[in-house]
Amino acid sequence: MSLRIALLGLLSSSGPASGYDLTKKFERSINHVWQAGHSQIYPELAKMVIDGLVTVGAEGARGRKTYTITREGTAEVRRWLTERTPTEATRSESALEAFLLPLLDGPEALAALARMTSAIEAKLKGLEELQATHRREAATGRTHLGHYALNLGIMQTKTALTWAKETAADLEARMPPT
Amino acid sequence: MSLRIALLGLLSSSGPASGYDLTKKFERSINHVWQAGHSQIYPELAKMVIDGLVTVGAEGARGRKTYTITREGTAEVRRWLTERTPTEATRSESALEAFLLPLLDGPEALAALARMTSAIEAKLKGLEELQATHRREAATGRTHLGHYALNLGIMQTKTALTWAKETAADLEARMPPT
DNA sequence: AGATGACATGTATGAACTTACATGTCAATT
DNA sequence: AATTGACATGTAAGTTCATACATGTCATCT
Repeated sequence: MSLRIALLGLLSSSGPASGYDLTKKFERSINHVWQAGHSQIYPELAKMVIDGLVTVGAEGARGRKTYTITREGTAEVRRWLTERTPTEATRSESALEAFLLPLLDGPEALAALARMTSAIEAKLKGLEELQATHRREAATGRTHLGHYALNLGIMQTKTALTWAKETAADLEARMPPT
Repeated sequence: MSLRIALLGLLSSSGPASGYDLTKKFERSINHVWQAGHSQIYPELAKMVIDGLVTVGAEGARGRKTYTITREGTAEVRRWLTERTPTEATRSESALEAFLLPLLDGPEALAALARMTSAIEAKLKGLEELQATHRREAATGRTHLGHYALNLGIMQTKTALTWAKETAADLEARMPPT
């Protein structure tokens, strides 16, 4: 369901596109929030045609197929956004790692935290680059989906960094003095 | 893989338990970070027996089966925690909603944000109650997994709340004055 | 004695997801 | 002329996950 909504959102905001285009757009925009590869996207588009949410144009060069959102499709995203009861369920491998951290003893836990910190920093860097791109494109007049989600992502990632720092300090405080 | 690690973590920190016990423990502890119901847990335990990560004792009353972690199993969680390259991939429906928010016009977006805010507040309340329980149990001497993950969860949830507030303010500022 | 509800374990079905396999076009470089 | 790499679409196999179905035990309350 979510994949379908994400695709409709992209088609709605940036107009007709091929499965290939959408796969790329996914990577460059929604990716930090939802992941999907072409092997998931192509079949989903086919189903969406059957369900009348998008239409597919004639094959272009290299077998390219262009999908256009229908009125039905537009209604579907709007319905999802306005009528769905939001759920706050999260599933995060790094949070699981945080959960299990007490299984390790002090030095090991610190090492694990250090590795987590690197990963978080890498993510933050990626998000900030994405944001820079967004701003550049916003200056040229194009509207953008994902502006708010980027803010959220950056805020969340910074929070994770703060947590890692505080947790490391806590672990050090509990370790026997050398 | 993650489910398996989570189960091993629980077995490692609180000793032998049945599938039923583990299902309950999941609900009350790991749940805010990783979700699994009994229909996923029972088959996974069976596979873990085959793989030598846990052993199963004789059936007790009401067909109860008690699982105990093996040396292999302990090694497996530790390996996961210390050797895995942490990935920061997240998949969140509410972040997707944030992503698509610009598809709605001002008033609708504000309404959607209000609904999101309620959901976030509910989650925060749940986490804080969990934390209170944890503290009570910590006072009675039992050690706990998940202390750090709870901190992280609470911090993340508060950040989400801040984001919602800021985003609402931003939307209001962009709306034509009434 | 019967009902209720917590205890306890499973299976089945279908959707969603990941990873790998498979095929072919077109443009630019070597 | 051959190779490389981006463009472009698909399928297959296996795993994970959610929801529902299915069964039976034991203690307590009425």
